[in-house]
Amino acid sequence: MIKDKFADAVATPPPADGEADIGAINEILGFHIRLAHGACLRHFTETFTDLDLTQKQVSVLWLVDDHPGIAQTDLAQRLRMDRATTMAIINRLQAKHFLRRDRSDKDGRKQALFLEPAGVAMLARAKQAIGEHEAWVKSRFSDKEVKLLIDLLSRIHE
Amino acid sequence: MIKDKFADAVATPPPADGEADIGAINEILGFHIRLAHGACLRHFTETFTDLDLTQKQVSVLWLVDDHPGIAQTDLAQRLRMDRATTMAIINRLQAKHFLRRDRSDKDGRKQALFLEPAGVAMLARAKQAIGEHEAWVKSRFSDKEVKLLIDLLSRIHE
DNA sequence: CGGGAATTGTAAGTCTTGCTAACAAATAGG
DNA sequence: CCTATTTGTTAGCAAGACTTACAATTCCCG
Repeated sequence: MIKDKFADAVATPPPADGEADIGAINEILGFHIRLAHGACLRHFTETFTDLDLTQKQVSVLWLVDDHPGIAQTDLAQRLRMDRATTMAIINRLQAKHFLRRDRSDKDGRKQALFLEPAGVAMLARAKQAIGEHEAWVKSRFSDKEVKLLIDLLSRIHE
Repeated sequence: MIKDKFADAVATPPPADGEADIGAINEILGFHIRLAHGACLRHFTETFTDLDLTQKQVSVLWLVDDHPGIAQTDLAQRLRMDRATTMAIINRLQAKHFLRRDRSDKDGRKQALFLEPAGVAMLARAKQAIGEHEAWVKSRFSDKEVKLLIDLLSRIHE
């Protein structure tokens, strides 16, 4: 019942000459990106209610696991976040004892991030949940289409 | 400098056997959707700093213009929001005198939404800004690819 | 070598979005 | 007529993104 789509809410009165301006909102690429992202986020959140993790938090765990000792700034760049936002996320993960900050030896300004055992365990569960989530998203596409979609999206975020 | 991408932040130590679990994070479709959305949102926000409007606000103005007298619930369905979130957005737009609420004649529970003159004017400016924003997004694609991408994304949000 | 510039992390505060829970008013349906 | 549903509303909470400011560290040029 969340998807009756266009039950033309109202008598959709004469747009006069209307629509001539820029086209319908459904032709706006950005509009579809936002809706698709919203749908993804909703499903992700459902999938992760038990684990109590957000997309960003999982991404951070994942990257810290892939790059032990990574600095907050590097994380921020990879996930396109600013330092302040990164702080907030790291703080939450640290509060849950999923990772720790070690002052870097080589550069006293940097914090080297490492997963704690609890973080390793949680990431394992998270990757499994991501598998389910991905299956849900990909169920609409052929393997070829998935590759294509990733290629197209990559051009947007570089 | 926001896009140096993979300046391998850290010595990317041996992942042991690693990567065998579920694949690299870059192969996760949801990950690319989030990054693409983030990039879009950032550019949108820049484009709209002068107008001081968010994506959601523009979408609402647009839909109210397309469907004068639309109810908040209908708006919520079309933009996949809940009632409470819709309230907050409508409140902000009403505070700026971009639209008004009229109690519906036919159904006393519903609020019929209409653009105020200031809203019509703002929407006109917004559509122009969206044109620029869309041009930025679409500059990476051929017309054919844009159509394809919209089709693929539509399958996700239905 | 010294000192200003840049980098990195941190803290505090704001705004938007998204959610839940609870409640009131209106309508729908038996 | 009475109950269930729909719709709007309010209040409160959390996450994310952003700004500004500040301290510590490192870089680099003169």
